Amino acid sequence: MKTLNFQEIERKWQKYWEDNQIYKAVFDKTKPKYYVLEMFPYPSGQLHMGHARNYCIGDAIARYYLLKGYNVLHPIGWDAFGLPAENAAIKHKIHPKKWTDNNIENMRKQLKQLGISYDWSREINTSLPEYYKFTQWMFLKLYENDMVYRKKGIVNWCAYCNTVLANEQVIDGKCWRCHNIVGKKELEQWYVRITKYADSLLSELDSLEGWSDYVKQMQRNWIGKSSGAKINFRVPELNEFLEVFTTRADTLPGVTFISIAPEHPMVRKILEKNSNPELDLYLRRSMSLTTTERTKEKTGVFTGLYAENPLNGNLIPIWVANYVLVDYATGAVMGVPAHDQRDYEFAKVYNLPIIPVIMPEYEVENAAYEESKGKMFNVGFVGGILVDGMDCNDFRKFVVKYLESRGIAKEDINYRLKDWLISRQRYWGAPIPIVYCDSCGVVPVPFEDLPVMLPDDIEITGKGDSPLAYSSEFVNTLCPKCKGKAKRETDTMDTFVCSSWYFWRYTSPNETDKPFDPEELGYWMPVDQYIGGIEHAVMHLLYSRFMSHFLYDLGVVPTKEPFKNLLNQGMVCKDGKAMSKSLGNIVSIEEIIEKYGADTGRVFELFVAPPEKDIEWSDNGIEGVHRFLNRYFKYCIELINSEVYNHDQEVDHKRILNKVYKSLYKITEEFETQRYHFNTSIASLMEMLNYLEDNKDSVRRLNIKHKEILINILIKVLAPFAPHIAEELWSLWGKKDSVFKDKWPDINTEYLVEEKITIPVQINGKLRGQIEIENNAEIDQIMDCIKMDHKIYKHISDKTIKNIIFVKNKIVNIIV
RNA sequence: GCCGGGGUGGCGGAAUAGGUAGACGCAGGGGACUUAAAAUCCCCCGGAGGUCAAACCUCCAUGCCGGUUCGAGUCCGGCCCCCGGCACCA
Repeated sequence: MKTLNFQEIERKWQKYWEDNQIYKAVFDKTKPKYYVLEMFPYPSGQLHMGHARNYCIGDAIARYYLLKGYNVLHPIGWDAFGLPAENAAIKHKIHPKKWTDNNIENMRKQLKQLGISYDWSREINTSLPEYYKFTQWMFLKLYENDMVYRKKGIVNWCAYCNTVLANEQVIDGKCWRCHNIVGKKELEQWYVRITKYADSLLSELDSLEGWSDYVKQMQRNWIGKSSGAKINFRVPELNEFLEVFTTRADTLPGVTFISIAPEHPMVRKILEKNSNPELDLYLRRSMSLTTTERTKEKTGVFTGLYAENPLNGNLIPIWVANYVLVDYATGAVMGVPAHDQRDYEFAKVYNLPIIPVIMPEYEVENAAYEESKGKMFNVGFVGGILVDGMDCNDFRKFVVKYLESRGIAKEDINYRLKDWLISRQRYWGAPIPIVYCDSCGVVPVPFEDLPVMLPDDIEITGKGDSPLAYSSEFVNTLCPKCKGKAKRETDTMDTFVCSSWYFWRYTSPNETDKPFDPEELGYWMPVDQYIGGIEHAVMHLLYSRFMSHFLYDLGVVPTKEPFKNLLNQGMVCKDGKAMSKSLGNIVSIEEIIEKYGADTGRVFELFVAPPEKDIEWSDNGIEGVHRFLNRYFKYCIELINSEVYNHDQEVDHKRILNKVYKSLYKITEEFETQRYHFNTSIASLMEMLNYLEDNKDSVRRLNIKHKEILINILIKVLAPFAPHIAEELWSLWGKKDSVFKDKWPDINTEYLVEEKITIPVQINGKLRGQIEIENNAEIDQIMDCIKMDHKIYKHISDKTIKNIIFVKNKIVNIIV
């Protein structure tokens, strides 16, 4: 038996696919479309088998839809701007562009070696002016609609990356990219008003049926909507109001103090009015601490001022407290120690009174009763109405209305989500198309002047301010409005801006005067299946959804939600950890291709577990898959070359075709239900092959028609997973065109029905045996068989049958 | 603490309109072929017990304890543990 040369076969078909442009997606309204997209990679240098999983999953789906006759759009590109290119520039004295382009070249070659079905004519690269011109276009659209603004404030600062970070990009206090602790800095920066779309982003999650609850929940958490009311407390000494936000207005009668954040503007006014060394010291101390240090335990200091409870005019002390966040809601909270655990802890530290106003429904000891359940007490009359005995939920509504009528409260909603900080003090990114003019102020660069080109001759030092600021040629420009002297913005955009719209660009990547062609966009969108890692559950997926909602409202894009179905694949681990270059536990693509071929590597990654689970790389496992593919190939060759017998010699062809059609059914279903558990699909291929090999004689005697059905299915069902082998078999079978130009086999339901089936027989719910009987047999017939079956019958022979439960073709349960 | 997902052989994992638990693969054991090895092929493989042995038979097994049901990995109630998200968000 000649051994298979996977590498040779793979090279041959990869060349064929490229020469014949098999995967080119051509806009054609008469055909149904299917858009499969894998999150595009950052060109870090090398792909390994950990990265490959994403592409293998997407490729199986793309190839299935090709075979189903869809017009498939399966593109790839490069998220090419970003920090590592600059770090490489500093370390190796190589220009970021050069470094990036080299990496892309290498990774492109690797993807081609894997044989992924990309339409390479649509390849994009976010670092090319042809692309970032439209990233700037996006910025201008936002600007035009007052969705982007400049603000001075405290920002997340990564000292290692020398740049600011958006909130989403700080994970557990660490930088999402370099994992170093993130600090604070006060800077004037550009923000996108994503919070304006908080409600839209939240409510549309419900429409995303093709997303996992898991990711949707993460987005809900991140947006963090909370409904309540703003309430004004008068501060007589300052003769002004202090506004607090609360979700529990019903606890207002129980307020015993007010806490404000150290950065709250009122603190400065208090200090201006009276000197307060204690307060001064406290402020200085909290400012010098990091967020984590600051929030270890509750501390605070009395300001010396009082506020009036709007319900009863009682004077309550105003404290500055470390547990109040300045950047959430009003930066001030009403302290209700009886019904809020945090306030309770604070009150305990400083001996503040605790006044319960809701009767707890169970015993509470050394803690606040936080439930929104129970009757009010201890309150008396509010607005002429007796509150005591009222349900706290009713009182909450009542009290807000009552205060609202007096103009001191208002229903309000707050979000955890913050505006998206998009300026970056880095070189390798899309320049922000803004000009500062002494006479006109902030002026956007006109659309027709795009792109604002990133200059090539920049020295990258990694010193911490924008490298572009050092290029006088870049900085000094003329004001688009008055033509006077002006300076350019020198920050570049967060790379998440580049990736928040790339999926639209693929639909018409060569447009030069607009980001995309509306016709093509209308045809291809939305992305039918998006595939990527869970790490982007909030960052990339939230930003992209935002851009989509925004542009949908402008009528620029055809769907509100860009990604109809989302699959988050798990990580590929080795030695228990995610494969990564820095950990030195990678399995390279080249190594796998050289040893086993791409098809083996691909099938292994699909077979070992369902796509959403993490998998552990296994050398033994891949050997097993390699053995299987070899057997499959050899079996098919033998079958193709086998002599065809006279049809009247055919025996039990139904049994053979039943097995094969069952496999086809199983595999088809896995795609159609979008479950994509390809591990079971491949298991059913293995089962089918085992069965065919065990029944060689029956297969040998198939007539020509049945043999052709068999070969056709064998090749097609393999094709989405091992495309090179499938192509080779197809051509060895004498077919001229690519197998992917052919059709996925129809399921012949006639063969799905088995003639004889095995029915389990239980006595009192315990399995006592099986009987083989024809399909759809009735209970009488089955009972006759049971009586002849000694093993089963002995359990009932000396007993009386009380009941028989019979589910046709499923089970018999005899109760004695 | 709140929210989401999950606990099945030595391992990865199958099986959900409740119906033969452990498909398929890996590892392991035995055998065939071979001078030998590799490759390939065949057989066994959850646990305990019965029989000299085998065929076979019995009992126990899907995190734990209950419940519903003729029948529960699957449904319900209560616990334990693991993974992930949010977390002094008022």
